[in-house]
This record gives sequence, C-alpha cells and structure tokens, in this order.
Amino acid sequence: MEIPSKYNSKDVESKILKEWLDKGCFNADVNTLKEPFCIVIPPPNITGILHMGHALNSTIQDVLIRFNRMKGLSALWMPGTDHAGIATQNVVERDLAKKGVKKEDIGRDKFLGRLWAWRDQYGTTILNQLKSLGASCDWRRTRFTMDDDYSQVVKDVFISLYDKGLIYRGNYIINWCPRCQTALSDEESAHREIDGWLYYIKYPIRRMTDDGRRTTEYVVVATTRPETMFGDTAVAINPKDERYKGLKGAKVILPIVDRELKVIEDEAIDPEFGTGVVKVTPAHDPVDFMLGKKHGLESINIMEDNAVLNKNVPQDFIGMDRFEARAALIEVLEEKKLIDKKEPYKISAGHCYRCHTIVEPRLSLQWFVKMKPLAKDAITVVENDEIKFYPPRWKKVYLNWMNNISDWCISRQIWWGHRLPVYYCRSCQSSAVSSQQEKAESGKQIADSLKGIIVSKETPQKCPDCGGTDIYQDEDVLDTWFSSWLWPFATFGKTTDSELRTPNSELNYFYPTNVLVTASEILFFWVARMIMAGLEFKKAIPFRNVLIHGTVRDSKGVKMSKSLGNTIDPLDIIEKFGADSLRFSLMLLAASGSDVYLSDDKFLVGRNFANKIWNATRFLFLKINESNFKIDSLELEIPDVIDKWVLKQLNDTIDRVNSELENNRINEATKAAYDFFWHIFCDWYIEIAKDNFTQSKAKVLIYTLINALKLLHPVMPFITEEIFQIIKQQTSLDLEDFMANSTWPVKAALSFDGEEAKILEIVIETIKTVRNIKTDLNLGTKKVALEVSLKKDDNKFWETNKGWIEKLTFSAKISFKSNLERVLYRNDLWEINLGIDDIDTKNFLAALEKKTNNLEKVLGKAIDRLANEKFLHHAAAETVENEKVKVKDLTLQVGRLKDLIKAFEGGS
RNA sequence: GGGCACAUAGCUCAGUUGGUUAGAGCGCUACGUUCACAUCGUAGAAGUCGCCCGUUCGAAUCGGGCUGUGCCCACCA
Repeated sequence: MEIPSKYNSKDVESKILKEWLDKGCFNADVNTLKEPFCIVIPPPNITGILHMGHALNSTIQDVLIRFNRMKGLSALWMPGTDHAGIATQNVVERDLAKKGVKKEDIGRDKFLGRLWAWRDQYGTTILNQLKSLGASCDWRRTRFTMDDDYSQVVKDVFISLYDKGLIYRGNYIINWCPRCQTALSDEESAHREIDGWLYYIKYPIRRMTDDGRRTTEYVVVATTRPETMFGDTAVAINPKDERYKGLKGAKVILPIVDRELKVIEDEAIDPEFGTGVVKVTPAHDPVDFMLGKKHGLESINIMEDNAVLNKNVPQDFIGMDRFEARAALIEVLEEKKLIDKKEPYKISAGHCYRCHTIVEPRLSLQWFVKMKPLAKDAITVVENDEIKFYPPRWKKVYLNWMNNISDWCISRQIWWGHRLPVYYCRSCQSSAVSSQQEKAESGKQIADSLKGIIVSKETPQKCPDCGGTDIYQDEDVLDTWFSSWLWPFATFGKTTDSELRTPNSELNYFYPTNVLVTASEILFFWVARMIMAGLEFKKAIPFRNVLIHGTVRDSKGVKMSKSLGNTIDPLDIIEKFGADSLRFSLMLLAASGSDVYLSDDKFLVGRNFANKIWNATRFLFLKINESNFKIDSLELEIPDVIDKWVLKQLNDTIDRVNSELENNRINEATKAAYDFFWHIFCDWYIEIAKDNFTQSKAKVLIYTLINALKLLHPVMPFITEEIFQIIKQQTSLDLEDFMANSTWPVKAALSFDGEEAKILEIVIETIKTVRNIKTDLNLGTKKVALEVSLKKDDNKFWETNKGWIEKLTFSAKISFKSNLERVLYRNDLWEINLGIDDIDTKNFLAALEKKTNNLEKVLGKAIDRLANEKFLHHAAAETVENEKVKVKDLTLQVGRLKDLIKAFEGGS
C-alpha cells in the first residue's frame, strides 16, 4: 500500500468520523462493571455557529472524555442545545422584519411555529460542526432545552419552588431592554462605561419671604439622566449634611412640571457626590425605589415599553425617545437658566447582553426566585471543596458572588421559551390586577394578591378560589437560564422521585457528573445556578470539578468577537490544517485557565506535528514492507539497550501524561506526548533504528508507535485513529476495532535496571558534543573521520552500534585507537578526536573560552555554597550531595576545556 | 469603591511544595538534500525572570510595597 508523503487531513477526517458514528463508538450506557465518567456539554445556543471559544471548550471536554473512555470508564459526553430565548427570538424577528412583518401581525402561535421551523432547519448546525471537530459525544442522546421531557422538569421545578415559597411575584425595579422589550436579570445586564455628562440642575425652592413675596432660592441637584426628572417625587439629602439643614421643611419644585417635591433625609445619600442633593425617581432607579419604599413616596412611571416617554410627562415630551427627550429637556432647562453647570462624566450603564442596548431600570411586575435560601448549601459544598475549581482562584470569585446574591428575575416578556406554568382566574384577578395596575401607576407598593393565581402543570379547569372557569395563562416565558440550570439532570429525561431511587437509573449512574468545562463568563449565569439547582432538586452536587478555561483573543490580546471582525473561524482552520491541528495547537497553547492568543500561524505547530506523525508511520511501514517483516505480536524478543532506553522513556511519558491529565493540565500532557513522539521517538529511536532494522526493532517500533499514538489520541483523534487502522491493515496484530475504544497505555514491565540504558544518554551527549564541535570548527555536517579511544578496553557497544553513531555524528567512519593525538571530547568512558588536519581554531577557541568562563562561574558558586557552614547545616542531605556531584562534574569539565584550549593555543 | 489575576528570550508562553548551568514553540543566524518528513535536519545567538525592600545559608519561586496591564463585582445619583 502506498502511503502518501503528505498527510491529507480532509479525506481522513471525514472518513474516520463516519466510521466512528456508524459504529457507535461514543455511545455510553449504564454498565455496573464500569465506573461512570460524565460531562454534560455547555449547550450551545441553537443560533450559534462554531467559534474558537467552542473549539477550545469542546476540545478540552473531548480530551477528558476520550482519556477516560480509553481508561475503561463508561464515559458519557451528553450533547445538546439551548433554546436561547431572546437570542433566537431576535433572529427570527429580524428574518420576519425583512419581509416587513412584525410578530404581532401573525400572532403568538404562528410566530412560535416559525421559531420551531427555524430551529428544525438551523438548530443542529453547531452540533454538526462539533462533530467535525471530533467531539465524541453520545449523539443518540442529543437534548434540547425545550424537549417535552425537559419542559416537564422545568415546570416541576417552578412549581416546587413556588410551593416552597421561593418564587414570588412582585413590583420591583428591574433591568428593562427597550429594544427586546423584556425584563432581564441583573446578570443579563452587563455594565459598561460610557461617556456622558453630569448635569447640575436648579430646582426652585418655594418659600414665602417675611414680606410675602416668593424667594428666588433654588437647590442644585446633580444627575446623569435628567430626562427621568419627570418621574421625580422627592429630593434627598444626608441628615448630617450641615449645608442643607434648612431644606427639610421647604417646598422644592420640579421645574417645567411645576410639581411639589418632598424633601427627605437618608443616610444612603453621599454628601460628597455632586451637590449632596439628589433627585429621587422611584420608578426609574433602584436606589430611588428603595428610598421611595422607605419614605412612602409615589412612583411615577414615565416610559412606555420601548423607552418612549408616556403621558405622565409634559405634553411637549410625550412620544419622545428617552435620549431625544434628554437633549430636548436640557435645551429647555438652559433656556430657563436652570442648568447650573455640566461636567463630563463616565457613566456605568447596563447593556442588554443580547442586543447591547442601554438597559432602562424600570418599575415592573415580574416573577422572582429567592436566592439566599438556595445559595446556602451551594456555598457550603464549595467551601468544603466537594466541588473544586480549576484553577482554584475561581473559588473565591464564586463565593464572593454567592455570598452577595440577590433575587433572580425570571419572567421574560417574549414568546420563545418555557411559558410560566401560572394561570389566573379572571374574576378573582380582575379586581386584584386592576388595583395592582392602579397601584403600579400610582407607585404605591403592591401587596401580592395570591387570590386567583394558580400555579399548575396543566391548565386548571376552574378557579380553586371562586370556582370560576374564566382562566388564562400568564403571557410571559421563563428566563432561558431557568431551564439551563437544570441541565446536568434534566438531560436524563423524566427524573421522577421513583427514578431517583432506582439504584442504576441512568441519572443515578451518571450523576453527579465529573467535570464541568466552561469559560468564566457564565460562572454566575450558569455554573453557580446549576450547583444550587442540583442541591435543591437532586440533593447532590451536579459535578465534582469545574474547569474554567480562558478567553480566546486575537494576537493583540483583544477578545475575539464577530462584531469586531477579529475572529478566526475554526472551520477554516479545520479546512486548511485539519481538526487535529486545530485541537493540538489549542491544547498546547491553553495553559490551564489562561487566555489563548491566536493568529493563523499558531496552527502551524499542529499541522507540522500531524505531518511528522504521518511521515514517521509512513517510514516505518516502508522499512517493514521492504524487509518483508511480519508483525504478528508485540511480544518483545530480545530488547537491546536502545530498545530498553526508548521503552523506559515511553513508560516515563505514560506516567507523566496520566498525572497531568488527572490534574486537568492538558497542555502539559500534550507537550509531554509531543516531546516524546518527536524528540525521543523520531529524533533518536527511529534514526538509530534505521541502521540496524531488524524484526525485533520493527516490533519495538510498532509497539512504541501504537502507545505514543494512544497518548496523543485524546488530543489528535483523527490521525491517530487513521494510523491505528493502517497498522491493523499492515500487520497481523490483534488490535481493537478502533483506537477510540482501545485501552489506554499501561507501562511495559521492564525487566532491566534503568541504569543499563544510561549508556545511551552518554552516547547521545557524545553525539551532540561532536556535532557541536564540528559547528565550532566550521565543519558543519561535513563528513570527517571520528577517532575513538576507549578507556575501558571493552568496545562491544561501539562495535555493534558504530553504524548509527557514524551517521548521527555525520562522520565518514569511526576508527578505534588506543591513544589519540588530540582529544576534542572526553568523558569517563571514552575520548574522541576528529580526523582533520587544518583546523580553523579561531571560532573554536572563542567558543571554548566562552564555555569555560560560563562553567567557571557556575563552579565558583557551587564551591562557595559548599564552603558555607549554614548551607551544609540547613540544606537537605540530597541537595548537598547534588552540589558535591556538581562540583566534581564541573571541575572535570572545566579541566578538559582548559586542556583543550592549551593544546590548541600551542598550535594544532 | 471592593475583589481577583498577570508581569520570565523579539513574540506567545512553561517553570507543581524555594536548591539543576531558567526551558519550549514561533521568529532570527549559519550550515545542510544523510533510505520518512524542507510541514525536515544540525548547530547557534538571544533573558540582571517588571522595580524596591524583606524572610532565608539560598528567591523567577515566599512576604510587603511600588509601577504597569487585564478581568470581575457593586444601589459610581
């Protein structure tokens, strides 16, 4: 069979992928003979297309899954997608808008029909892209957060929380996105600094002077959002603020509107800020809302859903957008000379995490989850390290957030999502709702009327309170994350109590899962909430480890994002270099938890390595076929010292890769496997084996190749699988069907003393030194004779191995002499000279001097150290011993170098 | 305002409990076509480990301070 000299990733990857999937290599089931290992994928949005962040995230998971699968665990990687409420609705709305259609035009049912159609058509795009990356998920199990089973769990959870009193409905200031026209949770409102102004506005004080005239006094308030002044119902000062002692009883007038404002005193007011007087707008600011509640102020909502000013503002401003209104208002105030001054000011404003519109804090009737009770246990399990974070610093971030957690607004005014399992009896609610609305508008706090609210999985037939049958469901849907937080157990379908008690139900077998792999961005959105949900509903942690990886950035360190146009498309990289190259490069670059800086050329490492692997294999079979060797077993015949050396190195590498992977240090594991393959196996073992290519060598080569490939398989699954298949074809070895399902390497039992192989280390050092000397002598790889004098008259090793030593030192031939005219290199076992007459001593001497100087410095330090009483007293015996060996060694080396210098200076 | 990181070769980064002559990849320089691989091989140059102080016999590693960079949280009106 011809093996091409260039590795063709494209053909190989599609072929291998198909075989894996056809044969169900990634299927994982309950198997009581095996230990379970489970990862649930962070479900990508159905609107998503694969980006580098996914590639990084998924590769890490795949490496861990493949490693554990090969180690013999029942390794399940649960795949699926998230319905992504707002994001998906926005996409489909935009589609409709192109045709000039608004969702209201076609109505809720039809619109949802469009959404489902969209999801059927595009919703699995990203999963197919993950497949081409090599993600070894159990694809049979692919879940969607709006699957029927899943939705049942969502409802169960809502009802359960409601029954426990952990879900409530109330009127509070929430983050409102005027573009998406829905409430958002605090987490969904991302704070960003924007340039703005701090306006100082004069509010007149109405007070009669003694002679009965109005004063012209005013008080100055500072605000960044002047347009909200139409909703002001008070001004506030700090009670300790001496400057405004007299203000308490005064009548402060809201300009333009000409409404009288209360003056309130509150400790919360910072006298240092602005003028120390603050306008209070309870319906449009969280702090003001709190003040309003405390001081019994009215709330005046001045905006429509789309942030256009409503009828509660002066005629001229009705219908203006909030920012338009701000500009218009400033103009009017300036005209009236009511602007004292304005200063440039950085405003930290919430932005909708879906459309980046500036969020409007707004008083609104929404549903909330009480978080403090849920957080309690979720804090404990992390404090006790029942759940561990990698890297561990995230533990603090998590705990800090959890300890300051606030309630979660879960209702969304969109159509795509899980509709709240909440029903209202029209007759019971009509009175309640209308009074609620009145109160909302008048700003009085609303006492939640539970009458006529029915929380139920099914549509109730009649109202339990009044028996009425005029019942309607709440229009809102739940926050997407209200379904995502159930992912680690809801993906196992119906999780009834009885199933929970069944010892080997899938849920009980695979849950708690082993590790969750994610970016830090969704630590609060998702990770923290999953921990709370797991503990609350399954009475157990959802995962044991949380592995948080870095952010993908461009070569300048800027976060990759579509809007900035600095992305590298992983599919392009797969197309150009192959999925293995992409994966390998990412794993090598992504040190645990640190950000990954990428540019196209970063992927060359992976491509080059894949090619190296390919060619090493190709060469082996070229030689094996040429020699007509039959490889039918990997029983090692009579390993020579070189075989023993490489096997020892392989064993060490297996240890290393195991321990690094077990500690989630994938980059270190990748590097160890890479170093072994390239710099031990290819650079030395294959090179040496070329010279004396025996059947025995061929076996060791194949044995080492298979095991080295297995170590690389989790990171580079395609090429390693392909070569595994080639090995099966080319040999009569009894191997598993797929490397993906093969056993992880175990160390070979070596029946020799590790010392025995050390001679090879000495030979390698000799070879490197000879090459080095030749370079210093400007000989490069020119072939010259190599003269060897053996100190211990035993030249057996050299006789059997001189062929490859000649080659690797680029020597014409090796000859043995008892005495050398000149010694260019010497160790305990032998001396070396090169058969050359004219030596360019200039470079050589310079190099020698430099080396000598460096070594002498190091030697000096070591000698000083050993002369130091305190060092001898404090340092570990081993350290002292090492130091002594070092001195001995260096003294020898320096001595040799000086001899050499003397010899060459004396004329060669 | 609070918190968390990071700062090592031109670039991107390793360096696990303090003790090797501080490493790798890319880039750079020189040489090279030796039965796989030029997506290769050989050799080399290149770092006062951000700055200061401290602990220690000994610090890239531990502690404190400073400078710079990045990130997160907060009711920054």
